Amino acid sequence: MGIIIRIMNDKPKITLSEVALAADVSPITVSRALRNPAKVSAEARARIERAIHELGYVPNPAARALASGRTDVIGVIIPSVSNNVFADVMRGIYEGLEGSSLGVQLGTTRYSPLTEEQLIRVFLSQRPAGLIVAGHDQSPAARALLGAAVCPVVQIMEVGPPPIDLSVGLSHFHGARAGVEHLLAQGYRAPAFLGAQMDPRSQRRLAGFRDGLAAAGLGGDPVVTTPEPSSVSLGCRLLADLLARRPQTDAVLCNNDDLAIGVLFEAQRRNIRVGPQLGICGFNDHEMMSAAEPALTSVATDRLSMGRQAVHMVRDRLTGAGAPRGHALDLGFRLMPRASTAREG
Amino acid sequence: MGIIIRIMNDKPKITLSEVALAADVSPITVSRALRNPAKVSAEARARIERAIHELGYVPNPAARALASGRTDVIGVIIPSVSNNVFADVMRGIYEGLEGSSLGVQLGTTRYSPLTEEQLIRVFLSQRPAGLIVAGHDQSPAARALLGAAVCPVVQIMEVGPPPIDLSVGLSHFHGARAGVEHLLAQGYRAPAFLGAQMDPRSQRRLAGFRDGLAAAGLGGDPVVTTPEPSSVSLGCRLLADLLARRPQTDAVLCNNDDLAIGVLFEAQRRNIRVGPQLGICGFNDHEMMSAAEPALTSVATDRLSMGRQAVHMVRDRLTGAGAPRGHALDLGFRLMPRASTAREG
DNA sequence: TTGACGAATGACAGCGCTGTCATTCATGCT
DNA sequence: AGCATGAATGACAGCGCTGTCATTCGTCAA
Repeated sequence: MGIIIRIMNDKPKITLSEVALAADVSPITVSRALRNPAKVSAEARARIERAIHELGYVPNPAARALASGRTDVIGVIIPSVSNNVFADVMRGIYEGLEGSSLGVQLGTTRYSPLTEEQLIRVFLSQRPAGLIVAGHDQSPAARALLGAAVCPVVQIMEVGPPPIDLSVGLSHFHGARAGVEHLLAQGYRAPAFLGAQMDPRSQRRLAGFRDGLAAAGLGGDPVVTTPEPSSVSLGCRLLADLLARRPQTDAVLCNNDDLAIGVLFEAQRRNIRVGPQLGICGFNDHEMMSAAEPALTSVATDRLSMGRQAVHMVRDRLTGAGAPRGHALDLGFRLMPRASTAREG
Repeated sequence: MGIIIRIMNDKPKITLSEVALAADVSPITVSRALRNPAKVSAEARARIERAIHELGYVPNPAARALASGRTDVIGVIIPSVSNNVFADVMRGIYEGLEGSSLGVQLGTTRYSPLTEEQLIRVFLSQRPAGLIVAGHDQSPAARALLGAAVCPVVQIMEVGPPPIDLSVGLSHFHGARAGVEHLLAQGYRAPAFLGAQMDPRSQRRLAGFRDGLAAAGLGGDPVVTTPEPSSVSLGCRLLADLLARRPQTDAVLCNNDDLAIGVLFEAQRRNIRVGPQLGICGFNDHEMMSAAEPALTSVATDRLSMGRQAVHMVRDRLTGAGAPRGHALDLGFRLMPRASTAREG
């Protein structure tokens, strides 16, 4: 069996030394031509490039990593891939990678701090080019690990306390507060909050909602949440719950757009006039919000740039020109008022 | 600078030999205990495990890869991460990975066959544990590379010609054909097709639509497509286009659910009664289709299992129990008739 | 002219692990 | 008792590349 495998593996696997031989230089020069072309004379470089092309040489990243003690991989640690928000962020991350030779290694914590800590430990042990982690609620041990990391560490999703190293995100608290303030400004008197998958970001949005209510002197705690993952049909159900419990509700701030769409459908089903009778405000401003009928108000966030910027923070550090430790980029949010929160219409 | 880095890197980086020392065995035995515990006596294994735990040893995958000529990484090659369908598939892939020590390396072709070929070449050169590629329209050179690969290769998304090695997917042609047949069976006389981002799968869905029309003796070519990426708002626009060009249209088969939702909203905006006046059928059956008002008919596909199954095909091969070369798994599809294609309602 | 200097290149060793083959030792059979 | 057998373990070398330091050579100021 060893023999069979050996034979099958015997396709022309070109090594650096073979390229060196063909280009009539030493292996180390080829290595340099690849890593740091400026340190190699133009003639040598030309010969090397030709040899690489002719032989179809592809570098072996494992050997590179072993010899140099570094990898060209950015570790990304998020709670879950089944969350639309993180899907958008991942998209941004992959976009940010374009034009670099970097790769990403993805780990999911499933909302467990212990798993997160283990992932951080494992990722760091592989000396990644950088680490991107979601949120800033890491366990003390995890924070210590990240603080001692020799690579750039970017905390994404939120702005808040000073970052361990770098961060890019937005204030979910203020985003939600802007949403509820908008509802109140539009004249709604009894707004409620609908939330699913109550991760730390959602919790802070809820806090922003409560803060906005309190600031307006409104009492009660008109909140319906569930730990279930968010979905459109869940939005339908949550609205049903809410109206059963608190019929006087005249507006809802949804933890995200999926729920808002669900609320819209459920309202249509019940012949509730969205806008005049029931205000709806989502969160994130997914593309479909503006296409809906009526168009749905939402708090726009830029998940795509979040991912992109995080990667670029790492890339900039790699080229030496990066932002200093402690730099936090606030991407902000933008309230997009639409027909779903217009009381006359 | 070398010194500084050296110092910073000097956190207790435990190697296999140190574990071996602590467990009073040779390094090779530790290696075996990790890779193939059955080959190590229970006592030795216990000591080794304790040492690993106490020292906090984390294996170095680069060294492992270099020494063994294999990696624990599955390469995944898809056209784009910005496509909802692939997002679902990726989710399935990550789910399929759970409980294994496998990782994934993702590459995107941006629908370029040349890029795809290069990616395949680069990925294969790293001796991945397996390769998952989207579709079966690879260039001849790419097919040759895949055919000669020493690792399992899974083509996902579609069933069709015999796979290079393994495949899991469904027939987009027949799925779309089932959709149009349903529309015709419901009594719609002038169905049209709306498509965006016309990748090979979309093309085959369109072919299925045309085939279904032809089989019913219906002529014309009521098709509106665009190469733009799909979105809800695009669905709105495409319906507007379609109605302008072909006012007699009484039903639409949408290339995917986003478009169908857009069509629904646009119809609502124009006070067209969805179902009686205009039938709508989507593709994929995203969760929101059943929550919509009216609920939307769709051709259900299981993107999640597709990803999961693909990974498991690789994993099974790794344990020796895998399906033989040529095995193709047809996940099928399921028409989900709902209110949006009920002519009386 | 001479020495100093920097650019270009090379020799060497080793990163941490595993494949291969060799060795040891207890077991069961004739 | 003697031998083959297989389980458990170990020695050795090397995977492909890069960090470090050394060497060569041409250039320029004194």
